[in-house]
Amino acid sequence: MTRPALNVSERLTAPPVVAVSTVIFALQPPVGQPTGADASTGTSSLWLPLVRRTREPFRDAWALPGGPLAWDQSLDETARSTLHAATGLAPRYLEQLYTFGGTERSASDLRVVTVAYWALIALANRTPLSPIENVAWFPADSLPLLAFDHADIVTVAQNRLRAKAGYADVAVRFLGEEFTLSELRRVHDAVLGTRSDPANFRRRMLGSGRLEPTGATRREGPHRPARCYRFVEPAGSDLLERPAHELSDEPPGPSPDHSPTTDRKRDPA
Amino acid sequence: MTRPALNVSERLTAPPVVAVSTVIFALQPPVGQPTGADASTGTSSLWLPLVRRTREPFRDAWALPGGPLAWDQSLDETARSTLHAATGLAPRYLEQLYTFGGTERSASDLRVVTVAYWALIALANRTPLSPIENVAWFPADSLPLLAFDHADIVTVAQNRLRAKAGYADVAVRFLGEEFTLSELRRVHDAVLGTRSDPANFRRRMLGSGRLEPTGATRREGPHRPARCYRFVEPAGSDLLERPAHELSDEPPGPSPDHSPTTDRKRDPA
DNA sequence: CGAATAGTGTCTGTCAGACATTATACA
DNA sequence: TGTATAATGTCTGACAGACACTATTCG
Repeated sequence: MTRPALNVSERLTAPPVVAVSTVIFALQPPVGQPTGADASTGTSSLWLPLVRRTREPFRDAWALPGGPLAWDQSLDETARSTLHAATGLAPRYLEQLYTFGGTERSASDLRVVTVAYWALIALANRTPLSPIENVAWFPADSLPLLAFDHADIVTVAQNRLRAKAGYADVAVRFLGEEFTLSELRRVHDAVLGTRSDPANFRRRMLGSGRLEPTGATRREGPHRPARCYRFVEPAGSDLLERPAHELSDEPPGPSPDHSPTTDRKRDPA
Repeated sequence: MTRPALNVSERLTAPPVVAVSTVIFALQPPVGQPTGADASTGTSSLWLPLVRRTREPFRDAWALPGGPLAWDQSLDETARSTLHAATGLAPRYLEQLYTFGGTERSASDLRVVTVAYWALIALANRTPLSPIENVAWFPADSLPLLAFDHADIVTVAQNRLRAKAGYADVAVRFLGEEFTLSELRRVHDAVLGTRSDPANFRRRMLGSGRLEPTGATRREGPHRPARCYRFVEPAGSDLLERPAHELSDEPPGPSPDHSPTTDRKRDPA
């Protein structure tokens, strides 16, 4: 895990260090954060935890949670363990994002290759997160100056999050096992910064075949209670045994102009 | 670039080596390959170059072109230079794919983290590629057994290629600057393994606003000549100055059920 | 002229957004 | 009863696939 001390010219030509950094998204931070954001606009917003650096370079600057790749851990494992160290939580979603390996990345003379991950965590239980040393939560749209090129990494992560929210079940990861369509819609809108029509959102979600009513209902105001749903894998997807990245990372998308096997269905009879 | 020789236990705990491997796709390989695929079905198909290993582990097995990350090269640069070494060509498209860093990846005891790329190259000029030592082209759907986990990497790359072909300008990269709609459609279908309706494909492509007629036409058979087009960035995209991965890697996709700023357009007058 | 592809027009089914309407809870 | 949201239904416009039809070139 340690390597012998090197002088400057040795560091410059030494093999690069591999590190893992993770952009961790959550909706609505735990209570009482010393950040100056709107705490009561009603719409929830994206927040993420940062770690204050205690060493040069960029000492005292904020940085993404992360750390070096240990020789006996996979990249995913490293992301999970550093995530846990920074938040005390396990992610409900974790995906590799991009690997940054430019030669000009670091202010130091030690070459670092950073494998970036992004993660979603649920803050359903309002346990205010055991306050962890040197960790603070910030709204994703007003971050402090970040160390290294971590601001770029956050930008890429936010783009990925928004893109995936459009077609994947990403929004579900912010919620508990059971949720109402309104809750799901609010998450969806918070991530994308939009305001969907409740009726159309309902129709689309139910029509997607990925939601299943649990039978439970939830009362939350002076109005009719809402049915609860859970997320289910669409029928047939269990045939494929997908190891995270093995299958397409991409959406079904605007389907190409063909039926998969045959065109021209009508017989020219 | 070199590191001192280590014994086995030292290798096990040494910092991981960073390597770059690239899946290079082309349509229709150069002439006369000793591979047993259908060479005359009329539909072009995807091929990719592999390199025969000359060292253990996996000596004599086929592997993706690639090599170690040099201390003075970025990941992209390394991908490009190893790609050039294997094909003698420059890619028309190059994108980082995924980083593989499991602890069980290699049969050797030296931990390797591989940053995988995928690339597209055009073989418009039928120059049969200066035959390069230990390099051969294979049809993407009938590859030999590959070293390491390179078969997984190819699978991921093919999924990404197919997914991107659905919405991005990927198909264009296989062609020259100027092309007819039929050529574009054939590429599109070869990548996706489909047969599109020419009329609908034309309408969709022209409607996308990303094609611009060059004025030229091309005669290629006993029929009306075809107009030529070039690919253009859609209007307004030049405002954004996008450095490859900074912006969304994802499709516009099935747009969320909202107009970006306001819902409910009709006035209840 | 016949064959073959380039290119156009049209019909139809699907689906998303807009929005009216009914249902049900609480104060 | 008033209000707020849940849930359903309907209309419309956009768009993709199917496919008939016209245009143009070569042999």
